[in-house]
Amino acid sequence: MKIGELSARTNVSTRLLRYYEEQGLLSPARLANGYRDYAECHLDDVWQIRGLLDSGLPVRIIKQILPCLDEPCELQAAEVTPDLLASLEQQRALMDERVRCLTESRDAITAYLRAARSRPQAS
Amino acid sequence: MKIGELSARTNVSTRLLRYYEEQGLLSPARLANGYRDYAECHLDDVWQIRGLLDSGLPVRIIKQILPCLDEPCELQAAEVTPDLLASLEQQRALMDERVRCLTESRDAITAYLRAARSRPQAS
DNA sequence: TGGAACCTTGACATAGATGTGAAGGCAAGG
DNA sequence: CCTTGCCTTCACATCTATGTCAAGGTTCCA
Repeated sequence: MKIGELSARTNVSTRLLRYYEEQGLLSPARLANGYRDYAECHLDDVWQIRGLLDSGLPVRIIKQILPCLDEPCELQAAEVTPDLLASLEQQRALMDERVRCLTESRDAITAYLRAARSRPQAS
Repeated sequence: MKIGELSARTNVSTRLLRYYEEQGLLSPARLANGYRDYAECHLDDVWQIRGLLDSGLPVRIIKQILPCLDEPCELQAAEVTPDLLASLEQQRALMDERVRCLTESRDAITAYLRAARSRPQAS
């Protein structure tokens, strides 16, 4: 699919899709005329990228993580270095911490909302 | 406690602590001489702020959320507007989404690490 | 009395990361 | 042809910081 269609289906601007490619997050094939040619799996990639960026992960980390998410894991044993594994381990720990923090805050908001709604507006 | 001590205990620079105050995230009392006077609960506030910022929430949202987290909920019924409740509801939904995305990715990384370690380095 | 270490406000510059706008040109298709 | 979509590229905007300077007040200890 071309960039316009991917943009429409993901609700991510064409500008941003090109930016992600420039950052090394997406690598669509090219048609003979130079147009980007995205595969179906790039839809998931875009969702992942958006989700992780919104969750505070920087591009360079997402670049490391993305390949672990959609490929059969076998495909790239060649590039698995101890450094990469250590980095992934560290990122996983940070993600744990974020999940904890977000979950706590979310639950506190839930409790707050329940309390606020369970009684009529004071004042 | 004064700003230097808070900085030492949270590992957040005094510069940044003043910045957070300027942004409306912290409101320490003042001593007679004008020095900031932080309470113990501000330690938690600083951790929360760091955690939420690192999780991708912008300052203006954290400003809304913080009061829900550490106060007895009773204290501020006066300022509870329908707009605020709606905004909190929306933020909670976004946080849910982030928790979901982070959890999924984290688990995928865990699986990837296990797979990568369970067999000797190919290549 | 005099430093030394801490604090104050204010300002200005800088930086990296993420994202957007707009110009100018090529390609596709009615 | 002419519109629409895609191409590249440069420039700009925003947010979250961080460094640094100025010019000064406060605390405490020697």
